[in-house]
Amino acid sequence: MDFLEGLNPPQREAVAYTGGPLLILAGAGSGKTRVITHRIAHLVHAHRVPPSAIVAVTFTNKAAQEMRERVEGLLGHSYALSELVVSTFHSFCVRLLRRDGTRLAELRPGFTRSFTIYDEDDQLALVKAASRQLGLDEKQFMPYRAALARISHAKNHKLSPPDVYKAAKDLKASRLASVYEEYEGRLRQANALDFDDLLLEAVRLLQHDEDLRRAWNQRIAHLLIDEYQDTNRSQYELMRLLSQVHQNVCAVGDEDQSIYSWRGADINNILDFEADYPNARLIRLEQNYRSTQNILASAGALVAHNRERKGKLLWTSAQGGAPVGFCEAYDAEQEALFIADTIESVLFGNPGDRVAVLYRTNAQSRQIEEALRRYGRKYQVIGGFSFYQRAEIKDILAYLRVLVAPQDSVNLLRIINTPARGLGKSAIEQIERCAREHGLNHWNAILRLLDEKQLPTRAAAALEGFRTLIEGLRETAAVEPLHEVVRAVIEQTGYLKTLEADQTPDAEARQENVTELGNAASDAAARGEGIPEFLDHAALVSEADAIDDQARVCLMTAHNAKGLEFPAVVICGLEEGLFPHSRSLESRAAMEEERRLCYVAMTRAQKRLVLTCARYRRRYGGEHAQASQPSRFLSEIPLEFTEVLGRVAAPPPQVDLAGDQFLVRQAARKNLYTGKTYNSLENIAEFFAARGVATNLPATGAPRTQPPPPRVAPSVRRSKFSVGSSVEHPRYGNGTIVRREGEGEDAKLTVSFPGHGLKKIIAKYAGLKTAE
DNA sequence: TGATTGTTTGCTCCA
DNA sequence: CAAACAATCA
Repeated sequence: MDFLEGLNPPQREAVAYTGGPLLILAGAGSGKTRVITHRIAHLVHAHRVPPSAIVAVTFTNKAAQEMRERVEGLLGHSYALSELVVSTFHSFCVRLLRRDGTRLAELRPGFTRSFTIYDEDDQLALVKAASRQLGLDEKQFMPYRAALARISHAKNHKLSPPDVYKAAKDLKASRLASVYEEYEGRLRQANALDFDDLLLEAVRLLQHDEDLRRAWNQRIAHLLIDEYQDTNRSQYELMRLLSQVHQNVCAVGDEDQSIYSWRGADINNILDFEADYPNARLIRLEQNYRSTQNILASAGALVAHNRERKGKLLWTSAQGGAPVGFCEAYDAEQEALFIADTIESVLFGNPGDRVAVLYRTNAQSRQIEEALRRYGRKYQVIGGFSFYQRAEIKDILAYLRVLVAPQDSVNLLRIINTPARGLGKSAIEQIERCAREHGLNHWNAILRLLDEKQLPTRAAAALEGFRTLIEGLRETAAVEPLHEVVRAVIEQTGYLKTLEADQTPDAEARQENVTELGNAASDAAARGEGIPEFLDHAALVSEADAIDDQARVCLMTAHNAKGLEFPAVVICGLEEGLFPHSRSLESRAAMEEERRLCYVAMTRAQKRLVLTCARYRRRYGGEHAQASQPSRFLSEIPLEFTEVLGRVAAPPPQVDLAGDQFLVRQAARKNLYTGKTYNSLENIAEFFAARGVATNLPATGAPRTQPPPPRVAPSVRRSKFSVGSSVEHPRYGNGTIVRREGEGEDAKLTVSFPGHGLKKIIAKYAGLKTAE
């Protein structure tokens, strides 16, 4: 086996180099994953490095799993690859803290290895509670979200609450310091770590526990870090702490794809790598194997407008390709219809291809989903409301957390009256007060209140019932497997009963979600997981982990598209204030990051790239749409690489689709659609005809010259050349009509001929016949 | 208490 | 537009 074969010269050098620190500047589509996997395989096979001595860090769990599989595919089963560590930074840190974190208690009083992980919702609840305790509400203080962002920022810059207090210039900042202090105190009392802590405390543990540090440094002969441009301060320190002995760090990244500075990522980590490791070797991968020349040149021209970069020139041996398409639609709805249309054309021509629709904000997905539903086109939405963020899922998980860790106050307060059991505001206030006065966590405060018997009888009975419930479940949890515990929680708490009794429209969907969680628990139990593992998994899954490789159409944010590739990509909402986002207009650094994000999005495309924007867009679903300007990024792409697919000046006819939109929304919420589906093109025609709109919506978004169709539905005219029917062409053979403009013999038809692509045809001139 | 209704406010991006 | 909050009534 030779893992250097089939690589280009710089790739080969990157795989083979073993002379110390190595920085691989890997442009988009330059075979980065291939290099990393081959490098691991080469180290194991040619250099006899034991798999247990290699640690590779990636950005998502899915990427980690794929990388492991590819290495296994290269090496087969003759090596102990299960000892190879491939994971995300966060997973790595959680495992470190759970296994070897005991001594962190010396730095963080009350810490135990069975700590809880708080996600953003939990953090927000904590900020809220802390603010309220200090008598600060959102209006006189600042929005809780903003406060949380500033606390997180302080933490990541290693500023303690007193530091923040000292640096405070105004009342707001000093108030923030006290909220921060209270927030940290509550975290410790609950033995909880937030996402920042997972990394920060792993760093502190390694700094503090010399034996542990030494053990890891002896073990790790090679450390590989993917997406290095998006590492933050803590991740950088982890890298340094873990590579002290062997110094074999291989960092792979691309400064043009740094898009997570708002999460603390420091682009200087990659820009300064050579300063950090003076003996570092630098290898550039500049040959792109993914995209056509037009796509690559467009993206390259765009990102060339940035100043903060090392600068590189990607090239490809592929020539030309389709020009980058562009469409300016009238409004977001027309934009969505154009996108749906584009997707149909792509998939008619190449049914096996996959298409991604990328947008800047999750809120943009809704209208695109509606358009795709109208076309009966199945799609997968990545991100937005994830499964594990849903209230009912978080409720059940909160029960599990409390069973494992009674001191977890945020989750305890979440479930104490969910479902309602007579413990209202006043009862909870009493518990809060008792906890604060006696320095107890909330669970112990409950026990104390029950002992003292000073509660009103009704509250006392309710609270007693809650205690019995939790203690009973805790006994179940001690002996039963995971899925049985989940089942017990759902039933004994009355959660399922409450949902069944609920008459609101989404109660059914929530029931299904709860059932689904039960299934997930069964799967996890089958893998041998207990409650703690299940909870960690739930806390650490990422949106990108859910991507289905089989899905033909994927909708996601540009951020989520990082590391992926698709034959065809549509980037939408390219308007000033949306992409680039309004919050980035002020600062040059932020604007450059927006541009990098757009660059990332564009370079996902292999063969076809289409960019769209809307002339008018409404915000907050308000009555009036606001005019918007095309994104500056569009003007930064040279015209020679592009073609205009459509431009719209006039408003389209109004269609009342409220009823269907409701169904679609419900479907979107559940991510599945159980109502009537419009799967065939025939049905689409009926669907629109019934509403008085022609099926031939201007795919190009061209201005409508005919008067708008009447509101009252005309009887459906069955022309022999209707959309969806099969036709026979003298030269191209059999095809399917995708679109029809006009009536009868004069109709202008767009027909998809397998092997020949889409053709625009006038029936009577082309000698078109109906097939069959 | 808790369910129902009314009102307000916010939409980055994510592990 | 829709979640989250406040206010009101049963």
